[in-house]
Amino acid sequence: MSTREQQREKVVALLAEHLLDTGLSQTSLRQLASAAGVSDRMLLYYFPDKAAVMTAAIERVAGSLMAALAYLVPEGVTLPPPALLSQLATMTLREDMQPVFRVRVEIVAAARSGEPFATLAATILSGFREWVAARLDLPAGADRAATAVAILAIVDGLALVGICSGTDTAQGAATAIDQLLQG
Amino acid sequence: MSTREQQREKVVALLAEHLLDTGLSQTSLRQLASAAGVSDRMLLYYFPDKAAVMTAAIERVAGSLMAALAYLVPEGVTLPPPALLSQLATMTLREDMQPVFRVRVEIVAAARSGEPFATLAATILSGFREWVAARLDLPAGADRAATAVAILAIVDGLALVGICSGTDTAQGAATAIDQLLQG
DNA sequence: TCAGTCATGTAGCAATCGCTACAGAATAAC
DNA sequence: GTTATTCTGTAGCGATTGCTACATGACTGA
Repeated sequence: MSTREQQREKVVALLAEHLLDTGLSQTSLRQLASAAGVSDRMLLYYFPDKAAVMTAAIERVAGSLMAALAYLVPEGVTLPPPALLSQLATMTLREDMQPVFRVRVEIVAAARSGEPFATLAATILSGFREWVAARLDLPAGADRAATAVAILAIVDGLALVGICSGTDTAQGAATAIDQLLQG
Repeated sequence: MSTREQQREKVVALLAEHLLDTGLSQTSLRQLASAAGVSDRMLLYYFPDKAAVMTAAIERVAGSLMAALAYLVPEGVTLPPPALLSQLATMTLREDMQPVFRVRVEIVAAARSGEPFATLAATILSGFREWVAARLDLPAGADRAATAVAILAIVDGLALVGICSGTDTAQGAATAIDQLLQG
């Protein structure tokens, strides 16, 4: 593996950490370079332009989300919607996952500003939706895709509330949703 | 009313429209000034700094949200959670309200970058939550605040999904949530 | 009429943005 | 040992950012 490829790998890992720490608020080339321990000049040697840098770093973050999902409910296992939602909500509000969802919300918000965020937002949602759809235990005739998106929306909504009101409040909301679904 | 105050009023109205059109993606002083039909120099004559400009414009947008809510369920009327959520979800996905919620999501995402967005995000959520709490028809002993936040989270989640997947998808999710709550 | 506040345009500052030209160092190829 | 390729630092470009100094017109109260 060439030096260039090794450095790309190292840089992407550091940038993913940086995104989890600071979101999209510190993402000038010079700030990214500093977080990655290289010069801005070198960042643009490893990657063709800033969009490629951001794409690589965000895809790494998205990968950590998918890894957490894989651990949460293994492939092949299915759950009824309220149970799956409950599992996902718990994971979303876990301290180590909160940063991931904060970044996710920021990417969706940034989607309006164009590429690469529009594509990234759609891709992440798409992957997440397929994961949920594959793990839903549904009665015949139910709309699997729509139910999956519904669960996603609730999870994202909890994350969003967590951002501006704190985890405790979001935790209370998650409990309330559980009860609404049971009763 | 002084010229200055008249201009402030006119500028705020135009900027609110601008925000609904373009979100937070076109918000340099010069871009705002252009949208308001004045020079950037004058914007900073009407307002002390950029943060004050943004605050005024965003509060105007938030006002239009509260107005829509007042029309949706008048004061004094209460509904059980699933019914209230259904009403809110329908309103959220209405074509004329979609821009309002897009801006809301962007403000929450921007909260991490500091003021004035952090305060604005918290304030808007707070007003929205109180509105919901006051219109909830709940059994005795239920956690009113938590249930209100839960409904809010679902509404915001639908808006977020609408942003990256389109209104149709979000509409399907809203229907699925209705069914989860009924069945 | 004349001083004084209000209103507005012109011009530009220092900082930061993404990006690049250029040169030199290191390494590999033969 | 020479040549060619890969790597990396310095320096800076033109554009954009939030904001301001300065001057001048417009209106107002005495």
